[in-house]
Amino acid sequence: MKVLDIGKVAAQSGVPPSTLRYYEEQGLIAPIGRKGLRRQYGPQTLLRLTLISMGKTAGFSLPEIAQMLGADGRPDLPRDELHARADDLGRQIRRLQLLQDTLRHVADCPAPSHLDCPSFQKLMRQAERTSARGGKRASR
Amino acid sequence: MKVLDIGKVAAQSGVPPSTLRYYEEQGLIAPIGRKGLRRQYGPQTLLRLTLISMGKTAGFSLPEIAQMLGADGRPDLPRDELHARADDLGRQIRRLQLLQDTLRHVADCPAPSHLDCPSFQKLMRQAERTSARGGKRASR
DNA sequence: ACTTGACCTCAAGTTGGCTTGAATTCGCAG
DNA sequence: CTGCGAATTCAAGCCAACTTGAGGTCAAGT
Repeated sequence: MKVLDIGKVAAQSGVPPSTLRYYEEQGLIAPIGRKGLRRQYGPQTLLRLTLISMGKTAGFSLPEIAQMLGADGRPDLPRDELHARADDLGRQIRRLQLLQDTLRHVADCPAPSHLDCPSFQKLMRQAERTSARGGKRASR
Repeated sequence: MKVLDIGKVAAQSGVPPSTLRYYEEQGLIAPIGRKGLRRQYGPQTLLRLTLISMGKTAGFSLPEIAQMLGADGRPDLPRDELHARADDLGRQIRRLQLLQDTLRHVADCPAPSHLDCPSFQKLMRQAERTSARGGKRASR
């Protein structure tokens, strides 16, 4: 069985040992065991760290990520909840694309004020109807 | 000239007055003037707040957003820097799409362990080569 | 002319996500 | 078996992004 000590995991994932210990405290990862006091990790941990990193990019909190991943490796959330989060993600992606377009626009558009530029205005009209992700989803 | 007081801006943008004052302190927004002590905002402020919100969604810090928006309303960054940020955004969007696919996959896939599922594995292989956004861009 | 309620300032507090430091403890190469 | 470097725990510290609270000001409606 292939095992990694914390230093190896840190090296391969780019996540410092202090953070790995912190993640453990928060229930995001767990070593497969210990040798003496030293944590021994399985290779799945690297995968989990990739997922955690993606979750952070998406702006999820560590507790949210924890339940999406589940203690075991399987999510701790009902299917429809997962789909709801995927839908949120879709909205967020659209916002980012809009921002990307806007950034490129202002980089290139020669108009003296963007407020006058029709294509800028169009971007902003679209943006106005993408509300930010409001943290709270329907409770039930 | 159409002016809004802080309460109006808060109501229309969803951003609380305390945060608007904080943003002002950070140089992100500015009132067009004051009536007595009270801040008076122009309608462009709402637009700026939309952009700030999008920037936050993208994970930019407030200082970063401040320079992208500029004091005046025009960015405080050279064109290539803006394009570089847009490129980063593109990478981030790909990560989010991958996460979205993964979320939907785990919601739907009946495989006992995703580690065995070929399509899950494929997602993870892709994920592994999208490194997280590392804050630091090439300095020059 | 009052009262009311929305605004003001400034300092201090809060939360999330880590990092740092001091004081040990261990596994393993020599 | 000794010594070194990598790990360990635990408490405290740090930064960003806000929020809260106390105490004060002011414009406007009745």
